[in-house]
Amino acid sequence: MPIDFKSQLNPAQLEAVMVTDGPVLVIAGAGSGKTRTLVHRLARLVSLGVDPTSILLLTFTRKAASEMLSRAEKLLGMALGGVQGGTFHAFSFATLRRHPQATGYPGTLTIMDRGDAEEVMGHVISGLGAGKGDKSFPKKGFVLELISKSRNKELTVSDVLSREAYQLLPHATALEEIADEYRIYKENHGLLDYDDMLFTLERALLAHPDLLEQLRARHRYIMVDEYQDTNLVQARLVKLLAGEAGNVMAVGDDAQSIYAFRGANVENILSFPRIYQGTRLIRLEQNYRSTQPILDLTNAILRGAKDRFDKNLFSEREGGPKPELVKAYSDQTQARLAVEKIRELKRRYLACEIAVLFRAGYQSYSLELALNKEGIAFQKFGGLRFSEAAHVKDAVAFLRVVHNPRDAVAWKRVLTLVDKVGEKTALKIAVAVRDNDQGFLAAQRKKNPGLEAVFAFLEELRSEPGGPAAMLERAVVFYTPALTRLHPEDYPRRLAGLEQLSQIAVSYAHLEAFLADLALENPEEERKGVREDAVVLSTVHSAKGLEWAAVLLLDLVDDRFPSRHALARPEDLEEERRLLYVACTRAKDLLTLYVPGTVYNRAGGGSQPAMPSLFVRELDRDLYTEMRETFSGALTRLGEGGMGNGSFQARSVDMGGEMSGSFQDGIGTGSFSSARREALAESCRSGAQPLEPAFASPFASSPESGGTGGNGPLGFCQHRIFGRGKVVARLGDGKSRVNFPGFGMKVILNEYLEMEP
DNA sequence: GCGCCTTAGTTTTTT
DNA sequence: ACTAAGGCGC
Repeated sequence: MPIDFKSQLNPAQLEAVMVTDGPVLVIAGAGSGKTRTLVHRLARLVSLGVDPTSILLLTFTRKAASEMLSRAEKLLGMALGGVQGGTFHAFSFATLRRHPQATGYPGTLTIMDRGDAEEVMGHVISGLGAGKGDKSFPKKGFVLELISKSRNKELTVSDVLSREAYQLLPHATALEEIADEYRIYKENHGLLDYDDMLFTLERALLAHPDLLEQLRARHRYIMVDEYQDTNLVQARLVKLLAGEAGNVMAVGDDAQSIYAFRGANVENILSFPRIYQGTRLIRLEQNYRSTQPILDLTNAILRGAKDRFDKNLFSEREGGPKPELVKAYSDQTQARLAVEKIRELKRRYLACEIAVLFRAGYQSYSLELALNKEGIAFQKFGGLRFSEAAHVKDAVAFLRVVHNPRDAVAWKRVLTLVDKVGEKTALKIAVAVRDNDQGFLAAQRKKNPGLEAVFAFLEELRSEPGGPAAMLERAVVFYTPALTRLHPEDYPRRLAGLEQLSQIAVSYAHLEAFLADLALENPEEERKGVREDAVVLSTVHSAKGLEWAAVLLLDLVDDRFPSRHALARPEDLEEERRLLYVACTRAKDLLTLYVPGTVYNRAGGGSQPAMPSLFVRELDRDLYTEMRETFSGALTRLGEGGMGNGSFQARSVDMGGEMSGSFQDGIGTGSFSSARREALAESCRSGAQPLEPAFASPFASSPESGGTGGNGPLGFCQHRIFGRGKVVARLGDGKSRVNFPGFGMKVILNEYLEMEP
């Protein structure tokens, strides 16, 4: 039965679906049915008889691609297995893998994630002796970002520096040299970073016209989602692939550009009609997602933008409450208030219809603890990746050296697990492997039984590899003793994580694909999908393109949202504004913004007063309902014309002693033991002092300070709560610094310590 | 020279 | 928690 597109789409959406030939640019406002349009167009192409394998769907995440495919399949009632879909990076690598001769690289290739690239960069910098002893010299992470930005924006390193960090211009020459060395190192070791994938594909297409023709013939219809977040090389790749036919549809929203920091170029979307002659421009402006009060707020956020966005979303969803602005005493009580809100919302909505969003991954830590304590399930997106954990990288490194023996980063991980082998030895061995220096290798194996064991294991793994899952399981078995030694406190948890990874690996037939996906996607995220019973926690970046009935947005204070790093440059601040716009437009029915009066900083000495976000300060009071936490922890609603924004005073009432302690300890899961809970409660009653920077916990210092301190022996001690620990320093003030296995460094009053004889 | 431990100083977003 | 740098011992 033919699909009745006309009844399911509005006129603009319908136009986008019906025009299947030639270039089309769809400017799609937030919530304007962009995905719906793409899905229907996909279905229509196939219903017209287009071979699914000739459709290429480039999206921001693979999750987005697979969601579109499954929705289109539902619509069509048939499978769309052949449609190519995924990120530019994944598509690029998959294409390169199919045409290894075109890459220009000899041998196998390994994709580096951020951590791997930092490793290489550290090696390159120290190898050149760059900035040695110079505190003003940028750190490897910064250098990596700088070089990546220069490649993505296609500017010289010096140009990037003069725009974004002119104080580093004196180092420009050294940094250019580092960039060269970094490139050479990667080439010599068969390593590709994220940027290389795109540029290598472009080079391959330009150098091999036959390959280009083949790909053009294959990908007759191209659709690109989130086009505003593409960079220059991505736009050129699309142009190359689209060819003369130009059957390309780009979908995007200039107001939602949030990836300029990694080189995305909003100009791409604006210049699309110029680059593709005869572009049909279609605007989707009606919002089907949010209620009008929510849109009033998001429109206001955009109105403050420096760049003009010719956009004013309107909705037919007239009703609904205004967004709420909740002023909490601290970020700790914010977490408690958010949990209460979630509990209330869960009575009306499925948990998966509720999302808590934040600017940076770490901003949800205290909320995660609170949710754990309440037994509320959640799924977190964004922030640290599972595959970036040290134990995962260690275990996977065994597979990597088997796949690509030139992968020096993986060799270093594998070999430094062996006692007495450090970076230098590991790299020497990696070089010997690459140059097939059997003599050196034999001598090393003879000298160190640990090395002998590793090599024997790797030979075994190489000779009878089996699938990725089988290989990983064997690697985990081999790695377990080292894991136990390295992480005596929590190796069971890490082992369980590796077991999970083996489960993920089962679905891969080829090692190379498994390793690539590990670097390109978050396999855990892909696998878990959406759980109905779990509230969603996500960074705003990872929330892009998604929607929820209720959205809670945390930490709307200067330095956090907008991020501290963005305050220096107007362009960065504008991106933060668009980020806030993206965050708020995720909400369908309810939107709650949290403004804590104080925020806790690990580095900056405990809790400090915070200023409501400048984006909040500039909002008209009529756009939201303001609620304020009272001393009892309840919320009161401020009457209209009551105290306005300016009167909000940051309060330093520390109601979060308990949370501070648990946050500090960094124990992510499980509940507190009753002994610990008692101690925490006690410390709250006794009015524990705010914490010492970096180390303190609520019960580390107490009001009465006994002892004169500064002396006393080092050695092992017992503590009522933390158990056995090692005294590493006597600090004076009657305090000592003690390292407790599993709890980390603490500053503790001597009177709470019992020294072991 | 090299491995390994200690100590001091920091956390943005993602492929 | 995680990195970089400095110190110690082989």
